[in-house]
Amino acid sequence: MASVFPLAELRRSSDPFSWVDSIIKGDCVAALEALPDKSVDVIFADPPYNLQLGGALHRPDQSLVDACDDEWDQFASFEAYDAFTRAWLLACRRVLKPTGTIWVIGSYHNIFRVGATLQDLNFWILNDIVWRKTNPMPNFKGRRFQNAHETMIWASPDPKAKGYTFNYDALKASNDDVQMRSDWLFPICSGGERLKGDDGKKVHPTQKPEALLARVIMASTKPGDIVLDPFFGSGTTGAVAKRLGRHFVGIEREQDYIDAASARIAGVTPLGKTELTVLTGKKAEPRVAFTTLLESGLVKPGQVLTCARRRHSAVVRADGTLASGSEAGSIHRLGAKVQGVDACNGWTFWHVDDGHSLRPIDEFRAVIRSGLAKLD
Amino acid sequence: MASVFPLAELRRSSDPFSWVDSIIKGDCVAALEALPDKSVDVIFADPPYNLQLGGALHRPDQSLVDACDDEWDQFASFEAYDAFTRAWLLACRRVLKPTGTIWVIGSYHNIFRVGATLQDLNFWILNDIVWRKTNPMPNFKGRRFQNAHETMIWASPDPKAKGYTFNYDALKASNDDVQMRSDWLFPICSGGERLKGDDGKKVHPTQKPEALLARVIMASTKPGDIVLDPFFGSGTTGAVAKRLGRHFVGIEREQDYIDAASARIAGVTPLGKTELTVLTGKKAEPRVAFTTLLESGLVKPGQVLTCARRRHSAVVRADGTLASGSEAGSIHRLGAKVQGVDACNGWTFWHVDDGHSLRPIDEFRAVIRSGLAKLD
DNA sequence: TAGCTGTCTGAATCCCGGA
DNA sequence: GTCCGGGATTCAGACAGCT
Repeated sequence: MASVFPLAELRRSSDPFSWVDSIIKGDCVAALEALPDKSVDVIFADPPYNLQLGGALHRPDQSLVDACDDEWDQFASFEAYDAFTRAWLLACRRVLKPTGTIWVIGSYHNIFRVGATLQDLNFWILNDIVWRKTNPMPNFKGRRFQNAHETMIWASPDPKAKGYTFNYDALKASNDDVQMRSDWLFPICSGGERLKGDDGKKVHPTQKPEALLARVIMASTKPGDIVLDPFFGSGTTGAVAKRLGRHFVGIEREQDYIDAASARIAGVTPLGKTELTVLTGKKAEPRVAFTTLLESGLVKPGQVLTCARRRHSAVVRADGTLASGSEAGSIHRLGAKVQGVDACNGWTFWHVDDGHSLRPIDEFRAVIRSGLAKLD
Repeated sequence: MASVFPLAELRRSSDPFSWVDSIIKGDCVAALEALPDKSVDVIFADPPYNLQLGGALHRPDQSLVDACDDEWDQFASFEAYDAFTRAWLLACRRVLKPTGTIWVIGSYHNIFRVGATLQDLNFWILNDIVWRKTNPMPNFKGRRFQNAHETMIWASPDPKAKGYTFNYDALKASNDDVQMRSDWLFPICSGGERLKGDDGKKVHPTQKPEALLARVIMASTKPGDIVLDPFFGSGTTGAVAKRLGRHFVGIEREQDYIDAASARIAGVTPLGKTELTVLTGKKAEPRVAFTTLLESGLVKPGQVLTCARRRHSAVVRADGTLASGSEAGSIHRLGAKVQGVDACNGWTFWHVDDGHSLRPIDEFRAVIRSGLAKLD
């Protein structure tokens, strides 16, 4: 069983990371406040969207539209929901690493309020993702369109945050080599995946499909990262995180959900290291300086490089720069200059003529890298 | 030409419906305030999105993306945007019939604020509709998911409003006899439909496709209804309304847009009664990604795939890529690599051994398409 | 003519490490 | 924190021009 931490016990713990891979029993905001600053990599939140919240309802502090003054209860509910949303999002922001990101899922009942609150709190929306359901519940009365999707918001904790994890290359490779879009298609959680009690009834009313969480986690975390779910419910986030070699921490108030989630996670076997390796692109490969090509003799001073169409040419100089007419500079700068553009990847722009064909100097870089690879 | 009303002239008019089938030139809120109470059946609004773009964005080929950086899309703050949204929505509420409905389109930049404001003003959300674009602009830097959709909110002016128009049966009949879902697939507006000036440049930066408006109007209006568009722009709403036998009224500030819209609408011939019944059906077979096979459980991480002759093999990784020795990549790339060729169709190259025979993974794709997966 | 190739473009909040 | 510079990064569709 995944370990369960009563909140009071967690507060007494001397180990600042005792909560990793466990379920904290308690109120969402109180539990978040017991965790260290900047300690989790990704948050996945599936907050309640029932507007009839348990707590006291507050009168709106600003007077609202005159046309709607008879709808007092309705407005009071929105106010209370907004206050709740603000509170848990603020608590999430503190425990999230600056390089982390947060996902929130909801429907049209609540997602607009969540999105606006995220923006008000200076989170920076990266995408809104549409989960298209293959098998949504029909609209029985024929008075609306079939509500066939839910919406997730993916955001970083600051507009300037740049270092968040996004496994772009792996997602693209797994998607027929085209980049992953913002609309995802998955079945709802049913069948064997759906947790059921001894009475045969579903344990949790809104259990999310593991496939959805798997894509979220594969997209925005690395193996070993910590994924927090402040509304843990039946523990889908924890089960998928464990299976995918990530750490998790869940917060949940209801003992029944905790019991079900704990048993569920205990039954999950993590995948092995090979299966969990994430495909990375060129950005992750080691830098190779152009001078290394000269030092290794793959390219020689005085040699002429051209672009793929032989429209532009340049001479290699001994210091690792190129010269063309009166211009000179790095392979990138000179490539940009001769084309009259701002930027250029010199590795793919410049070619050598081997007698038969033009070959990009990027191939030499690959040779260097494979040599480096053999060294370790 | 569709008639154009300077706002001052409209105010002097003795005919309370002189503005029907015309474009009112002026500020959105001021113009709305010059219209009678409860006089329009449906409102379609495409307000500024408040994009908050940073610097220039270049495509990988160094060409510059023509960003929407118009003055009308700039707001000083979220508070300013909210105040603007509140003002025009309140003005819309007054002119809308109690049996009418309002549509608002937006992206993640603004739609959450619009949705929350609609709820604050006691509008009642009926659906959020996702417009999935067949041909969205890519994410050029590989730092996010491709932003491939926009969101529309469909709402009635009061939670208790019941008499709004929803042509459920017509939509269902036009949709292969299944009820219309909340996710719609349409191409962006381009080609001959896109209005261009004498200079060949697009007249309006954000012209919407007529097919989108056609579905909106066919779903939520009856022939002869009045459709109001408070941000008329290039007049798509007016053109489609006229073609579909509905009345329109547009509000627009910029003379250039008014001129283009007016000429455009003048060229539209309304359809006859019989033609007004039919519209669009489904789109082509969806692409199935390899990651879908993993997500559905048809293929599992760690599973071994081989080519038809078992000469090559590879291991499935959790991120939806394959690995073979030190090589890894998409099913297509790795298939090409192990064979030492440029390209390979991974779907037909890679096979699984089911104990009796080797079966191409393409068969699983067919299973996904038929909807048989995930039924357990 | 049909097909092929190259070019252009679309509501976009679009890099990152080291000095 | 800023500045600098290496060098990584795109999908679908319309259209023009050519064979």
